[in-house]
Amino acid sequence: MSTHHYYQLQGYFRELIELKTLKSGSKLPSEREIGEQFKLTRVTVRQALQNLEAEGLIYRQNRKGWFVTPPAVVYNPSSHLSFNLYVTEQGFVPHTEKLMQQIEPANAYIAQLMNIPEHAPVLYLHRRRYINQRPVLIEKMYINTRLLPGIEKEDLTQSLSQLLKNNYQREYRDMDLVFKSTSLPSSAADDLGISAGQPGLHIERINYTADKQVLEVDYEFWRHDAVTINIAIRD
Amino acid sequence: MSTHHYYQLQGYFRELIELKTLKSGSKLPSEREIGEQFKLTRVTVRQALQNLEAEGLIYRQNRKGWFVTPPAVVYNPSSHLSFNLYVTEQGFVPHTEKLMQQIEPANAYIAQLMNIPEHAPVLYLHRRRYINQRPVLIEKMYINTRLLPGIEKEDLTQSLSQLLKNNYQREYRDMDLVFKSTSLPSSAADDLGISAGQPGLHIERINYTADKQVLEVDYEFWRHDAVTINIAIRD
DNA sequence: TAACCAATCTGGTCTATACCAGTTTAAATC
DNA sequence: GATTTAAACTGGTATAGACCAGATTGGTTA
Repeated sequence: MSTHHYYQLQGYFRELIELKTLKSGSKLPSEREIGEQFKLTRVTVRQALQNLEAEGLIYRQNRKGWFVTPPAVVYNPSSHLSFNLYVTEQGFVPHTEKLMQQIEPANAYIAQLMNIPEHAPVLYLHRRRYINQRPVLIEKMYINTRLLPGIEKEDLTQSLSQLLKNNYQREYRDMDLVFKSTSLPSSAADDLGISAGQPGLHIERINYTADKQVLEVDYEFWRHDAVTINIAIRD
Repeated sequence: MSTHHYYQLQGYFRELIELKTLKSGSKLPSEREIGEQFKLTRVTVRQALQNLEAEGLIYRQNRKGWFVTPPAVVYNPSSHLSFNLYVTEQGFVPHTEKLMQQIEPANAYIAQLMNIPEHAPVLYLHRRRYINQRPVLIEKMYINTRLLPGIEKEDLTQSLSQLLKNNYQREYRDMDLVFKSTSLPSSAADDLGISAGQPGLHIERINYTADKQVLEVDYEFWRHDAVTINIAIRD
């Protein structure tokens, strides 16, 4: 319990982080250095670090080191604010990168949702989004090109909600959301530079137009420590 | 990557679970047995098991063994269904245990929310909830006794929404929700029989009456593999 | 039959060590 | 000064072994 070595080490770093002796984003000493300082093996040090990672206090970059987790951004789906907007409003710097884009035939699930024939073309978009230089979110989405003709020719690193508003006079309205706390699939983990198996937050979102048509189906994989979900339910 | 021993072992068990050769709730061989069978050390075996745990496929019971995770229950806060109801509807067996109950003075945050003087009495209730015998959820809540006089004398293992409806002609309506994927605090982990540091889902909920008064402030800690959140946003 | 107890089994924690694969750094070279 | 290259450093993976504490089991005793 409280006397275990890894537990004490967790407490040590937790305090340093809470007192801001270790500041947000700063690097921890290497696992070997910590082990030397506390006369512990790397196995024990890593157990403590992994627990702090699960707590969301620190995170790692592959073969670079361990870092203090920056504050999480608050994501409020019902506000209908774009990623860029709510991240900026909370004092962070957003950035979006397009990893892949292609027109592809809709699978059965997507086709049914969008009320289009199976194999009808939809736009697949794969993006990585950053907060303060840190990759926090992988997005894979299917966009209903029937409702948004020519959208594949636009700059798809920008905010989609802006694009919809400006070019198509459409806005996000109703949405269905599914949240699941689980480890990141290896493809998403790779894209985020995380070792596979790290905990993450999976969000599946279906966006509807004002007239109840499916505009977009979105699969998001967040670093678990990067986001807090905030929802108000009003009947 | 894919050639790593732990990774292959994960694949092995993932397949057994998906094919239902290993059935929901059943026990895996002991870490030592697995190690012997695959000529791996316990460290490696444990890494694979811990990854599968993060994935939500298996879970452990302290010093008892590893078990296949049962299907997650879907929790839809906007449906206003009670725990007992939605768990039952999905074919599981719910059970609630009261761990602690006491009248205590409201702290500043609670008092402000409930619009009562600081230190005014509120009912603190601490419960553990089970799905099919498995503890999945720790609830700590503060109940506004001004709106619900005498509630502390009722049977508080039952559904609160039922109690409110039957005895007070009140119903849950609006609510504010905050979700965060993080490791369970040690108190909650102990209550769930989980080793501290395991990932979990933390939900903070504020329940309002129809006339916008705060009925209850609720802190929930879920096993991360036991629940999926489902929300429909309709403006 | 019921209660107890000891052996055994389980995961939990920990030491010591090794090699690998990317990253960073600093020296050597152009 | 800019570029290349090699050494040093980082976390990632893995072996081998040890002891602990709670859970289970089966036999012994009352």
